[in-house]
Amino acid sequence: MPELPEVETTRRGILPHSDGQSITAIVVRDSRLRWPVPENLSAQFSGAHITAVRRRAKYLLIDTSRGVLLCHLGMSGSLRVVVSTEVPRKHDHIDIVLSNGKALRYHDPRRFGCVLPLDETNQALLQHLGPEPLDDVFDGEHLYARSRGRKTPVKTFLMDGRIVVGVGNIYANEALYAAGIRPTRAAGQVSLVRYQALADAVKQVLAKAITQGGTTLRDFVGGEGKPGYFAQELSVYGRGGEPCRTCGRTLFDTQINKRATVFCRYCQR
DNA sequence: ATGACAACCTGTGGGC
DNA sequence: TGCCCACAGGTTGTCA
Repeated sequence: MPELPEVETTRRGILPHSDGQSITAIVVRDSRLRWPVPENLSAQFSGAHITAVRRRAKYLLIDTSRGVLLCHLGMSGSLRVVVSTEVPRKHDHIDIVLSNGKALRYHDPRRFGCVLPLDETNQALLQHLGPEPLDDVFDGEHLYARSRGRKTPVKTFLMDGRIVVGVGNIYANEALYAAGIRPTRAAGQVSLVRYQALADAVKQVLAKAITQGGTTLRDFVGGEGKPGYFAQELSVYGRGGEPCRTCGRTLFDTQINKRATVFCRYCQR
């Protein structure tokens, strides 16, 4: 589930507990993630000093003196701080054990995520990624320029990580509503002015979600185990059939490329 | 290059 | 209570 705000919430949650610590071991209970967790992961990182915890797109990057640990939460993952002696629960696949007696516990029922050392075999994952949505280089002109001639729905275009990273299904729905753009519209048929509104909406909705600790739909918890509170702010996602908060008409529920899509047929054109 | 879709996997909720 | 189906926050790879 985690989109950019949830990953950023996780980063901020684990940072105070992990920055400046060293890794004493990495305990792998189940290595069957999206890509198998390497056998030698613990050997590589045991004794490593953590120097930073960064985020790029929806990847968490743990910088250490022995290299970078790359972590993705997939659809159902979480990474939270626990006391290392706490009994692991189902789907608690990995513990990154720290020198302060705590551990970063990776939990992921669907196992779509990954925990890997960043090396030459997988660094391609970070190449070809578009700009960060909260960076200044991401703006309406960027969206406009990249979308000319594209027939794909603007929602699909907005969720393409090569165009801009971190905008997943929830926030794509929300940003398009805020900008008054119908998600089904061809990306190449949206004007510069409207893309400027969209870029602003993306920044605003993501920034607000980060301040709320992300969106918890089922069981997302941030680095300190707390749920996010943005769900109550959602205008359209999960509200199909309910009244539009702007005009009161019934929100239309559909699918675009198999992804739940909700919009107001009156407010979004 | 583009766009549509299947695949990866488990859990949950609705309908009957 | 149980069974079956549809669906769920992401990304990659394949195919036409």
